[in-house]
Amino acid sequence: MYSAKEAAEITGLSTATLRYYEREKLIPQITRTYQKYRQYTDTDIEWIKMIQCMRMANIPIRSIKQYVELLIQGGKTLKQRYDMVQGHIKDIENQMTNLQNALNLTQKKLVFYRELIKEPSYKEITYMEEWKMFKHGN
Amino acid sequence: MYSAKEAAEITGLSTATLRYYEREKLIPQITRTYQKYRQYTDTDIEWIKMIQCMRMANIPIRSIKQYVELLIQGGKTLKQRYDMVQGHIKDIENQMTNLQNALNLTQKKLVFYRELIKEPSYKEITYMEEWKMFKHGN
DNA sequence: TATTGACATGAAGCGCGCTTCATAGTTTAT
DNA sequence: ATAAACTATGAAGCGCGCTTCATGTCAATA
Repeated sequence: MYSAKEAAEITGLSTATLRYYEREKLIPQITRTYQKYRQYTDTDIEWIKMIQCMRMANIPIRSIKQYVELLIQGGKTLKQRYDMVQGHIKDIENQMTNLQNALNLTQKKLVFYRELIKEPSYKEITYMEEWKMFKHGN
Repeated sequence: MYSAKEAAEITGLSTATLRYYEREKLIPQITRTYQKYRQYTDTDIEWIKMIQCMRMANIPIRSIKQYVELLIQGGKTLKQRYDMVQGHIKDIENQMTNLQNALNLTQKKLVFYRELIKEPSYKEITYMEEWKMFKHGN
């Protein structure tokens, strides 16, 4: 059993965020002490980590909420969850290819700059030419 | 030379976004016709594409702005731009490892669901166990 | 000539994901 | 017993990246 602060420390989220997630029903209702204080169980913590994993993948709160609803409904929603997760994977893959493309271009840029730094003629290049040069391969 | 609408079509951004980028100085001032209409040159379009590449990498507007400032100042800011670009690359790489981690777990989840669908016993599993199971490897 | 449609501008608005605030009750340490 | 630290809540606020709105000018068409 963990206090709000402890749960926050463990997960790396703020207590405010934890409350926010609970309000938004990303997390099941956390049980309370006799006087209203939250008591996070290990299962709660695991649950929160699952949410964090989804947020890492930039899955919007809304979608996580939908998924969690199905999850709580349980067994008969398995196929739907399966489909959702498949969608998430597709989305992550898209994000990754976008990032990969950006990374490739940016690395080219870096190489280009490195060359330029070596050459004392680098002062000649104008900002107009730069992008074209590293984009279309010097 | 392209009209606002054409530039929007080419880049896939809205005219509003193009104006926004111009206001925010991500793009140099676009030249105008005798009566205030924007005329995007090919260079402008390329420039916009560079911005798009940076946005793809989730580089915030602010940072792009900083970079563009240096770019316009030109040659003597080369080292600074080099450093910035290096920072961008690091950032992209971080994003990618995060996504990769999320992807791995999500794929495990998918496999787990697939198994579960095959087994008629899948109705037994509760939402509490699920995450643990696919996370710690059934 | 009247209308449609592209363009311009500044200001306001919006959805997202939190964070902060104001207020108040509880627990712990000194 | 008093102060410091932790907790709770609802509401408001915030930064980001656009988008929409209200208003008006200009251009080409029917």
